[in-house]
Amino acid sequence: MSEHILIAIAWPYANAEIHVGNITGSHLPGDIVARYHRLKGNRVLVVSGSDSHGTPVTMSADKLKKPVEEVYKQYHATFLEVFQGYGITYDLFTSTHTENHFKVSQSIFLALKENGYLFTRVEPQWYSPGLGKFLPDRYIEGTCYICGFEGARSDQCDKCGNVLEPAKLINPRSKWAGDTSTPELRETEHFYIDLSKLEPRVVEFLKARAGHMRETVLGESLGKINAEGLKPRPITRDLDWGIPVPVEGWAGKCLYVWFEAVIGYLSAAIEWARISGQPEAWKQWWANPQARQFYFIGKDNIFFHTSLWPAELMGVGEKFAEIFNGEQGILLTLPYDVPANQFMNLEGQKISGSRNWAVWGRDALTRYDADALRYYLTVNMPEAKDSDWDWGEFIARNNSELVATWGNLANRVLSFSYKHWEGCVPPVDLATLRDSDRELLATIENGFQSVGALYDAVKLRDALKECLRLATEVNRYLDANAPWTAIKTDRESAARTIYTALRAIDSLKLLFAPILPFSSEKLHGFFGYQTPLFGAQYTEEVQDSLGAHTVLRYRPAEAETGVQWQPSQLQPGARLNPPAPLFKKLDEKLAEEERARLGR
RNA sequence: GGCGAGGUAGCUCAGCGGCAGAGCAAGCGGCUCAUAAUCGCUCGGUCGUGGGUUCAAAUCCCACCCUCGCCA
Repeated sequence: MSEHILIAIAWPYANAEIHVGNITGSHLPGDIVARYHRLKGNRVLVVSGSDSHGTPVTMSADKLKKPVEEVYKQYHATFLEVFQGYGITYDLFTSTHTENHFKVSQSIFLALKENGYLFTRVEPQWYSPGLGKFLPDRYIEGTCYICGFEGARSDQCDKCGNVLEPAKLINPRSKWAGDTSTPELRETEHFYIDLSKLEPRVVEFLKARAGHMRETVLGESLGKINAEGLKPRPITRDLDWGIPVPVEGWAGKCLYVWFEAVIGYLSAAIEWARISGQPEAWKQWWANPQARQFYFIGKDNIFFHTSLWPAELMGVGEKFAEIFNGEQGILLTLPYDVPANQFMNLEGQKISGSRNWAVWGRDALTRYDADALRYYLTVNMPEAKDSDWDWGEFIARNNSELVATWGNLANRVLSFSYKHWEGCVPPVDLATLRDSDRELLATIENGFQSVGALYDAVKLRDALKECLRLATEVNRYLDANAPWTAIKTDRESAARTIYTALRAIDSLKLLFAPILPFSSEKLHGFFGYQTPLFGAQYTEEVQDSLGAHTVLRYRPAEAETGVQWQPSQLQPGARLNPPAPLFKKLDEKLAEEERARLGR
């Protein structure tokens, strides 16, 4: 029975390039789980896109003195390059600035409104006379009227911790680039979503998933709701770049980016279905209670995905589809798991793009292979707590684990077989395999259950460690059977050993494949298979009333329609292709070179 | 400040009531098919600090310190 699996990955703000922290935080784990499920023969849909709205993007554009549209497209293009280079196989990586996303978001808004979950409220907001527009609170700074701290936020002082009344803030200043005017408070009206009405259902939703969600995720959501409750939250802002509020008389106001960006998971699925020529297909992941949805995000985003997004989905009920395309009886599927990661630091310090304290995705690819990077980013993935990218460790682990344990295993056995059996798998009679041969194969083949369960539970570090442990088992088996000695006196014995090891490696290739797709594909080729394990990525231009946008897509391999996640049935005597090392050993001196690039 | 997560071997981390574990690094030995790769053995820890509960605490409770995130 094949399952429907939605892999939803955080939408990066299109105002900076993607660095290794972003990759290990969400894109890579999402891709690994996606590839695992594709190998299992499940129906997988991987979606995300550039968050082209939002204040950070507008701010960058102001700084660069360029139109927002140009800035978001420029970074969007770099994202597509990174994802192709690292093999992050999005079925659709689009953008929030599309006609479709506008329509879906506005439909969600209207559905919540009709269902009675929205209300309006007039409130004072900071306004910049110089810029002629309202500013988000985070761009206002002033002196705390309680403790005198000069870097206080408008609503709270980070020094003394007191909640502040914005009107009393001393000497308010705008942090917006180039704005020297003094901000003032002005009244403005906004829509709020009344989350308190949805709180019982959100709590119930989280409790139902407590068995498989991470502690960090549950603590951050269920724990907080229990302690503080869900409060109403504004969902519109005074902005000129974004999705217009679809209500008469609300010109000049847009949907708040946190409310709108998460809707992308739904709108991207709808866009994917449409441009794939099967416009109803999105419902297999979105109107199907059996579908499992995984959301790959960073810890800063947990609340939005475990509480707000489910609340939006519950709140719209069947009304969304009625408004969106007039369909009745469509209930949207709720998230299954939100395997949020912690953060990755760099050489002991926080990653900071502006200080160039970062390992940039595109740049790293010019010097290292994607699988070497994927290996280190998985073995060091911040699943339970923050982790640290250390260049010395990257090289050490590449050399002593990836190259030595796994790459060398494949190379030593393939080379030995190729050399002694004229480029073929030894032609053994399977009935003559010894107990020790069968035991090894049973150990490795058990990995399809044990490693598979770890991928399914999104315990990717553990999955990789288990793969490596199994590779070590094959190395030990070789050591015990020493085919290089046997070949001189007992060719049949050496043939059985090499056949067994080859077959084990052929299985291991699949166990490693979700994490190391490029080298597994290469190894697959060395074994002489004709059809690839995975499909291909490509880009495409999509036109709509907002203009053109380039999307990244994935064309699955033919083999992905079947179940590839099963033990090797390697044929004795099968023809091999000439083997070559799978990975490169790295010079230890590179660590210093790389460190010298940081912070410049 | 409130809330959440983390603080365990030189490094990276697992364990979360029952004799402190793994990988890497370091030291010793075996092997020579393989990218000087591999296999075995050894060394290595006041489990952040201070109290408490228990026959038994890294694990449960309380307080404190440090790091990170959120403040919806």
